[in-house]
Amino acid sequence: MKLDKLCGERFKEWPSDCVVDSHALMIRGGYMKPMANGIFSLYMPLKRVTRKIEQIIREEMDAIDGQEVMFPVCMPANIWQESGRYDSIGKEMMRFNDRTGSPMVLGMTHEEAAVHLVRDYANTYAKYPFMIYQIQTKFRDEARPRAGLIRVREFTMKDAYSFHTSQEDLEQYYDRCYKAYERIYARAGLPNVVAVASDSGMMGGSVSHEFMLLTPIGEDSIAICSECDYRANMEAAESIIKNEGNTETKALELVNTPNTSTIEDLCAFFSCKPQDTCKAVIYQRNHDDSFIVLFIRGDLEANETKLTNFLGCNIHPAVITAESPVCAGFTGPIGLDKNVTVLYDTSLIGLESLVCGGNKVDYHYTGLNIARDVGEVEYHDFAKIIEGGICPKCGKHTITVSRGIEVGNIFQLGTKYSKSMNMTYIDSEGKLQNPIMGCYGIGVGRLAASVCETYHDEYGPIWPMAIAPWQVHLCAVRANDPEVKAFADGLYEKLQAQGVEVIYDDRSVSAGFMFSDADLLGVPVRVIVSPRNLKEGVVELTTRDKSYSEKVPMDNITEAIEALIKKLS
RNA sequence: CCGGGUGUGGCGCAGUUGGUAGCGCGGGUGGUUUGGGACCAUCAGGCCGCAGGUUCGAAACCUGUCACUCGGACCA
Repeated sequence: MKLDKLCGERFKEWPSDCVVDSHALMIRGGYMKPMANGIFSLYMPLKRVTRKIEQIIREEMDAIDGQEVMFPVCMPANIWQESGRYDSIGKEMMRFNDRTGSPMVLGMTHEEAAVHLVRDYANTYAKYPFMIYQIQTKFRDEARPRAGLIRVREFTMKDAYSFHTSQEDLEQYYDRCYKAYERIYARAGLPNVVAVASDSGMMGGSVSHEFMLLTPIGEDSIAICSECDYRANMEAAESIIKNEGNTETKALELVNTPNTSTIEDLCAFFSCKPQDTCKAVIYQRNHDDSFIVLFIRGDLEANETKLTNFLGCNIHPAVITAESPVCAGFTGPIGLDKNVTVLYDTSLIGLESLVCGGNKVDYHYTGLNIARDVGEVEYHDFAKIIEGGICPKCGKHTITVSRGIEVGNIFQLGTKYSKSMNMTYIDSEGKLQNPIMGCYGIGVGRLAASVCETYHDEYGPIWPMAIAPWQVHLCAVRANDPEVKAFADGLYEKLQAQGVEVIYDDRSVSAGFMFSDADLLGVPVRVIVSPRNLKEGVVELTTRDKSYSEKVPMDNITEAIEALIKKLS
């Protein structure tokens, strides 16, 4: 490829709307162009990067017996009605009608399509297990796309679906896929991607993992134990609190506490610590706005995912009015309206003499002992794990919280889709069964952005050889010099003939301009042909990361280039 | 969806109390340069997001609307 004909402009200034480096560099470097919020076109360099990532994924999926297929982007609503998701999914799914008025959707994931494709075929146990996958466009009408390719509405995704006749078989395959994912990230240049346990949502006891690239720009929070191998998404991390001390018993007393609707105010008023208070966190169910009050130790926060899973329905923070059955800022467990659902977090176990709301404006109780004053209640884990908290696995106070980008996930689905969509097979005893499914996703563009985020400097991306848009960037400095031009042209031809991927810059521009463009394209090997070098009988060979630079005799240059490519591969 | 910010040539921005739009980068042409985004000259390119309104006069003031963006909620 000749650089002077490469579509897409590279420019000096930092695009004003970009807050993360990968986004800015991909705009500045002519990798992509936004068309709408969260919707991008890709220019050739980025298309080549994603193509290479796709190829790595394809090879690894094929290696675990995956069969590449292709599902439609645009699907009739009826298969989504079969699974029940046509109604359960909200505005993220793009819906419209075709010319006959039939409701249609754009695929945001393809479980339904996968079941539809194989449910007639896979009617006997002998055909199991198998996995089908595709690499294709998804559309999710996200409320808030951000950070370039990190979170978009339209994106390319590899999604795989496996079908099994037993949970053991699924688990075995799940493990193979887990290992395939590790190989994919390592090959793409991100060996430090970690798998974390994730929330399995309302599907119940299923196992799922998210593959996270730890980076401050990530959108997810991950609890990591510094002592053992425990890692979990904050949503899924079990919060363990051990209360010690505070055994002083006091009588329950109602106290007038004007203007103390926050925990800070309360602690100042009573000169106590947040740990000595029983905080009320109030939610409403989405479907009927009924109230839920969670009592939790005052210094902790509620984990809404845990609440949602426990309640089996979606909730939102309560909107409290004069008619509400709770008293904002003064809600406590004693004398609370009977119509609200009351939950207690395990962090309150073993605490005495707590401060809590009096269910009356400007009043709080002190000396609360839940067992004595409220009676026996059930405690469940509803709290967010905290920095320095107890590791659920090794039991030490070693939890740290990091940010991460989710670059993939794997999920044991069970029979959710095979049941709802009536996919069955006949087992060896002649009985009808629903197959057990797993699904496995990787966002291709997000992975490309993650690599860029991990490997770049102030001048541009530094692509790993395995996914670089080209292997070699050939710069002909002073291309209007006939000798330079002739040698560089010859080298370009020769490298291409040998199957080397080379981008060739023979524009008559200043060296600085040329190098800046090369930095933005981030090609790992750079070859510089110039009058100065030719006078010495050499060609300059450098790496994009600037760790290596050598002058190689003109006659040996192709061998030296190939050796360097090999070294960086 | 809630809250904040911003919309002015391809990109980055300025535009005073309201007076008929400017700078830098980029682009074309001619010339001088040539190892880290060179210089001179010259040219082209803008219904000032859109729609109303106020005014003799609006990029600016008012109302509405849309888009983009940031924080948050949501993300099966």
